[in-house]
Parts: sequence; structure tokens; C-alpha cells
Amino acid sequence: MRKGRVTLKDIAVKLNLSPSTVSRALNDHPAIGDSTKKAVKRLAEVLDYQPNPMALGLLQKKSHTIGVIVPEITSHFFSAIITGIQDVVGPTQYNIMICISNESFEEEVTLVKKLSRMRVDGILVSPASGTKSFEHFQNLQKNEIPVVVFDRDCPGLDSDKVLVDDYSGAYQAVEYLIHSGCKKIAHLGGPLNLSTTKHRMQGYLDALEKNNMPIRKEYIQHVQGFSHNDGLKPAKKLLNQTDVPDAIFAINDNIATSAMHIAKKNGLRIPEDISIVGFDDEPHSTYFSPSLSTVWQPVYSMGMLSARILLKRLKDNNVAKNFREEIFKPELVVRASSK
Amino acid sequence: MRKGRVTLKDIAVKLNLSPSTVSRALNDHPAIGDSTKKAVKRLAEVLDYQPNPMALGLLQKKSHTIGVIVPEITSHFFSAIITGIQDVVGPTQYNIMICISNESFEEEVTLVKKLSRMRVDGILVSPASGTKSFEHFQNLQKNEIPVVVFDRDCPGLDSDKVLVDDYSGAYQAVEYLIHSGCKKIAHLGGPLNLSTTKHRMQGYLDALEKNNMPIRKEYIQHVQGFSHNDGLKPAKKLLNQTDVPDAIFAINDNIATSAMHIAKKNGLRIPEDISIVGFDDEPHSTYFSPSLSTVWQPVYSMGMLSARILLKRLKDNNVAKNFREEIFKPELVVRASSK
DNA sequence: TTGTAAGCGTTATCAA
DNA sequence: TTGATAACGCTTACAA
Repeated sequence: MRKGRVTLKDIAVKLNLSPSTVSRALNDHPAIGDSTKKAVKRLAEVLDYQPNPMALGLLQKKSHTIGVIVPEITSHFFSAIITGIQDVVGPTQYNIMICISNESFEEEVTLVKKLSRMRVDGILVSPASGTKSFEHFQNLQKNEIPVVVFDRDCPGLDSDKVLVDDYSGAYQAVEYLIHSGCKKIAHLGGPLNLSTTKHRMQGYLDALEKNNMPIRKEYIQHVQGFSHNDGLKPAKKLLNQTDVPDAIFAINDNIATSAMHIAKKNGLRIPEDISIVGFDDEPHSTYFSPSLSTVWQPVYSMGMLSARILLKRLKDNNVAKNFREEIFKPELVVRASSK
Repeated sequence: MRKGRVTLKDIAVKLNLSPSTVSRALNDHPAIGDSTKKAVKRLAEVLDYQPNPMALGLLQKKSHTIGVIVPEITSHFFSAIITGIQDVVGPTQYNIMICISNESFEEEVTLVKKLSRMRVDGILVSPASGTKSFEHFQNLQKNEIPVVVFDRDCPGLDSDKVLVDDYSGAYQAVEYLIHSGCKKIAHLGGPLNLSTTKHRMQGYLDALEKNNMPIRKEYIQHVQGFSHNDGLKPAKKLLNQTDVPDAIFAINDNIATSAMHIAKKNGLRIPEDISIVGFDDEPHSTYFSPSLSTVWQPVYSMGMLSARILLKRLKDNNVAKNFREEIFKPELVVRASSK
């Protein structure tokens, strides 16, 4: 009695009832008398009864837990998505297990296995930049664990998806640079196999082409990761050539700051000599000098929608086989780092 | 058979064994024959058997889950701590459930209840800035859930603690400002009831006093939250008075950037007219212009140690009643925002 | 309106 | 060396 938590049985004994009656009373079963219901609920309250989720889970073959796999949490981008997810899932019966893959395919696979072993009811995932194959996600689906992919697409994977029109965001940014008079627009692209990298790159290329601007290979560099340091070397390559670009469209805000750093170091004035545009609209980007022009994405909404789609699927017992694909529109935000 | 996951029983049936034998074989019980062990393990491998953690949890009254409560995850500070925790806990049998209180006492209480209901085996927590009472943590302890507090102290709460010598960090920073010739050193403090706020403030006050500098009330302002925007108003109050400070020691890097922002706007040169020092050493602080002087904290180590202490306690069945209190030393990092 | 009993998947105890 | 059984806490037919 002193040991361990209060159980249904404890309440049953104290009230001279059977555990099943207590269970039904707490679950507002119609066949239970009002007086017993009240008595049970009162005692449960007093004893601070908390149903054991493991017993429930075992019985219902559900963990009531949703796994969330993100590449990292330091950026506002992913942490805002997580906030969106939490705000939707929080009020429900589900718990969230946040896992960080550190942009590593291997860690992602490990996490997926772990979550699968845990019997999570569903998974929200934005794949690592190193992720090229999606077997691990398909294994989840084989185990009837629904997967919702967000932000970074997994081409070929049949699942619900909540994405951003990266192509449009990039196109907007580059077309704006063109219209502002830039003639030599460079691109600092992301890790090569990411869908976001590809789509933004395509937006960049198409914007140039549609505006009859030449595509110059030496104006395209790719970073290996998304942190400031990852951008320094590629930015140097871009800015240390004889025919210096007069604009850089960067894969994200961090990399844009790498470009700003190198540009300043090389004595270039921003935006007079070179315009710089990022992607993501990280909060602190506003406070750099000059403040960074960038492409905003509806991150919070993405998180919420991803969670809602998963919850709906769980509610419907994962029967619907028609997967949803939702695509959000990003928006260019012009600040002081561009003309 | 087709439905649901592979269980011990499935394996047992296929091999004409009893479930208990299979269980023992998988757990390398000495009394099981080598040949059966091999057969069982092989089949388990083939069938991709994954033990059901809920069954185990029910039996052992353990969830094998550790709850982590942090006020936010956007700062490098907390996300690095989380990384430290993950790196220690990841290789063990335990899972981590990361929860974000959004600096709100109410949300923190809700999270604690949720984790308690979940039967987490232990909790690592850094309290919200709104948290003044610690009953919710004491309730956990009553339920024999060990609590390790990190970074932000809970005065009066008996538990393991992993803290930083904020006093020393602040003292170092302010004394350095004094030695560099600043005469009018202001402080942008944090939310009032946080231990970190108090200790850094005391370090600031003592450094002034020990160096025979006057303490001027009008040079002390407090922010309500830790984001850039929270710092703008207090920074204005500090910098829009007639006798403008020639140095600001800010509670963290975000707030320091608020001060930088207002200082620049007011036409002050940094560091010629005013020195600014932050706290936390956020990675992007290096890339502001001028790069920010700040106080570094061993965040990753803090996360690792907190996790290790909790794991140790779990291993020892939470018997030891002598709580550990570990205090890390922070270090001043001088960059370009100060003389 | 309430109680009984079975079962979810696993391990530990006892017996064989 | 292995098997049968009970137990963990809960829900749900089925019975009363």
C-alpha cells in the first residue's frame, strides 16, 4: 500500500468495489450509478490516482507517444516547428518524443529503430542532410507506424508530406535581386542531396534563365552543413575570384552571415557592392548589420499542420491510403542587406 | 500472427519452446543451452523481434524514460545542454523525453504532472523564469522520482544540482570592464527571481564595490525575458538618460545585442564610446559587428554531468540521500565589443 | 448496476 | 536444461 503508486485496485478495495467498476466509473461508463461514480472520482482525486500508461499501452497496443525526428534544434526554424507540433499535440492524450539526428543518416536510422522499438504511434520527421535512402521510414510503415515528412522531402517515399515551395522562395529572391539591378548573382547552395537544396537551386537557375541572365558555374558553391562555419570556405571561393559577384543568394541565414563576414573582410560594402539574401528568417538575422534580407517560411503553421495530419491519421486508425501533400508558400522579406 | 509485432510467444511456438525459455535465451541466462540460445537468437534476428517496453515497464514499474524540462530550446545554451544529455543517455537503455516550459511556471507544472503520470524514472530540469515555488518538484520526489536541477538553482529544494558559478562569471566580466577604464558600468539584469539573475547581479555589485566604484540605481535595469526584443526597452532606459553609461554588462548575449542595437541607434560607437559584454557565448555572437565579448559556460559538460548524476542515482535505486552539488566555472571571452 | 475473468508481453519463482 | 504459473495495471466481454 505504501509502496508504489495508487492503482485501480487500491481505490476498489477502499470502496468495496471491483476494479472494473472503478475503471468504468472513471471512464464515465453509462451503466455506472451516479453515486458510485461520484464516490470513485472523489477518492481518485484525493489519492491522486494516475492511470498507468504502460498498462494501458500494453492492453491497447499503443504507446500514446509520437516521435519527432529533426536534424537539429538550434535554429529557430526547427524549434518553431517543434513549438507548432507541441501546441497541437499538447492538449491531446499523446506525448511527444523529440529526437535529434544531428544531420546524420546513421543517427537517424538508430533513432527510427529506437522509436519503432518503443512502439510510438506515429512519427513526424524531417530527414537529415545525409539521408539518401528511405528504407528505415518504409520499415516503420510496414509496422503500421504512420510517417509524416515535413520541410525536407523524401522523394519516392509514399507518406503524408508537409513541405514548402522552396522553388518559389528562391525564384522570388533571385528575381528580386535581378530587378534591383544585380548582374552577377551567385548562389551558396546546401548539401547536395536535400530536396530543399535542389528546389532552391532550381528556382535560382530558372529565375536567371527566365530573365536572360547567364548561368555561371563559378558562381555556384555548396556548403556541407548549415552552420556559419560551414559557409566560410564556400563563401571565400565565391568572393575571392577575379570577377566578384554583386549578389549572393544563400541557402539559409547562417550561410548568408558567412557570406557577409567574408564580404566585409574583403572590403565589400553591403548592399552597395554586394547584395546578400538568406533563407529562413531567423530572428537574429534582423539584428545583424546590415539586417539580412531573407525568405520567410510559415514554420509554426508547418509544425501544427504536420501534427494535425498525423493525429487525424491516428484517429482514423491509419486506414486512409491517400496521402496528403501540403505545400506552404514562403515570402521574401527585404531588409538592408540588399538594394 | 500477421497482426501486430513479433512476441516472445511467436518465437516460442516456432521453436517448440516455452516463452520463458525464449526470454532467458535472449537475456543470456546461464542455465540455457548454447544450442537453444543460438537458435532463439537467430530466429529473433530473422523475425526482427523487438521486446515490448510497455510489458517490461509494467512488470518492473519503470518506464526507462528520463524527462528533461527546459525553458526553451532556441538558444545554443539549452540545445547544447540537451546534446550533452543525449550523448550520455543515448547509449544506455533509457529514452529521453524533452519538454519545453516556455519559461512559464504553469506549463512547467503541467509538464511535471505529465511526466509523473508517465512514470518517468527521473527528471532533469532547469526551471522556468516564472518558477518561484518548487512543490511540483517535491511531489516528484515524494513519488520517488529523482530530480536533478541544472543551470538555474531552486533554492531550498533538496536535490542533486549542477550549476554554474554565475557570481564569478559576472565578477570577472565587470572587473575586466573596470580595469579597461570604464567608469560608468551599467547592468541589464534578468527576470528577478532567477538564481542566475541574482548571482550575476551580486557579482556585478561586488565587483563595483571592491573596486571602489559607486553603485548607481539608474544603471540597473531588468528584462522580463531573454530574447532580443525583451531587451530593447530596458536598454533604451539605460541609454537614454543624461549621464550615459560607458559600459553595459548584460544578462545574456541576446540582451547584449539589444543594447548594441540601441547604442548604435543612439550614435554611440562600440567599444570606443561604450563597451558591451554578454553572457552565454552563443555561437552567432562572434559574428555580430563588433563581435561580442561574453562569458562562456561549459554547457555541454553540464548536460553530460547532469545526466550522469541522474543515471548513477537510478542505478543505485535512488537510495543515496546525500545530494551532489556540482558547480562549473565560467570564463570571460574578450572580443571586439569591449576595450 | 456491478462483478468475474481473460488477456496484453514480459520476467521471476518454483517445479520438473 | 526447460516448463508452468503468477504477476505487473488496466479494460472489456460476459455473467449475474
